[in-house]
Amino acid sequence: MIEKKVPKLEIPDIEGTLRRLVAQVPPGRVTTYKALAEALGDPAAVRFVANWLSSHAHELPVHRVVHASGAVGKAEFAEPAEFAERLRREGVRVEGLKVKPLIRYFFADFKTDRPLERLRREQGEIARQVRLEPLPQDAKTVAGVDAAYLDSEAIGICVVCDREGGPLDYVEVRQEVQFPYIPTYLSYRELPLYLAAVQGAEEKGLSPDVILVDGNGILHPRRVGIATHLGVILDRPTVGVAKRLLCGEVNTEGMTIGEWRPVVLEGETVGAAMRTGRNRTIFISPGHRADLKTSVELVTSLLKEDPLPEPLRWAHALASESRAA
DNA sequence: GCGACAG
DNA sequence: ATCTTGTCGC
Repeated sequence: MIEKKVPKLEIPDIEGTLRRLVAQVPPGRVTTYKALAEALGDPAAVRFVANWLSSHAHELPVHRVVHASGAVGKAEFAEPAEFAERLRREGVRVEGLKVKPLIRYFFADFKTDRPLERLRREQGEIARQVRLEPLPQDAKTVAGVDAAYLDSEAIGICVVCDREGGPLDYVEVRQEVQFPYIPTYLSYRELPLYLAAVQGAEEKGLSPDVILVDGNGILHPRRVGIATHLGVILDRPTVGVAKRLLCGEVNTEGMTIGEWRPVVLEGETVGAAMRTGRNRTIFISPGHRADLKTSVELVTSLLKEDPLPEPLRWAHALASESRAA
């Protein structure tokens, strides 16, 4: 029997892992937000760690997590003074709301499989498969995909538009959120939604020739933003359009509306910053089976009044509308 | 003073 | 992304 090749995406349980990591810190010892992020596999996750712990102080010994400076932390319903008191009761010396000396109580000997490390390796494999080439010039349809969130539920939208940006039809999917937002790992949060939504469009007989993604393509530290990841998995032309700069350098001083300038990362041009409104700049980058020149041309051709190209404007509007309903 | 990291 | 008062600009 022939099996249909289905895109594999194994999403690790980051919150569960973090919960188990915090539980490993013994009474009388402390760790840091950064050490926990490293135990997850990437210090870049430190903001997620701090935010998540802040809202889970009631069920975990979050008082044992302090700043790298030794300063005690805080949480949604706990002031630093309360955490300091809890630490003292466990025998930790705290002075002026700082653990002193931190090194005497510091714990980082975590048992962990560093899930983000595995994801980085996976991203490397995807990045190796990227093909940068001109977009098909005979594209008839261009889709836009975007997401919105409602508590623990995520909404994914795929709108298929004609070459002028007029919407033809769209598909909406809903899923439980499986992965938090961590910079450079956006794919693991939103790709499941987009895969389902695009597949839904496919099943309705709407097969987009190019997909615009709210996020980056190769404009990414490892050249594998969500547009690239989606494109490689589906082997379909994709272009990333972000509203803020993730990484790289570009001088946007004095740009006129419609003008674009290269975004350079480690000496390589990975995208374009384009001014699309009085005070709006978007960041365009090839996802897969696209190059910068034709990506900029395509986005330009789909720009109307909005700072975003029409398929993405529609996708965003539909996701917001569904969320509000 | 650095870094300032998509959604 | 979401929450969210007053504030800034057209």
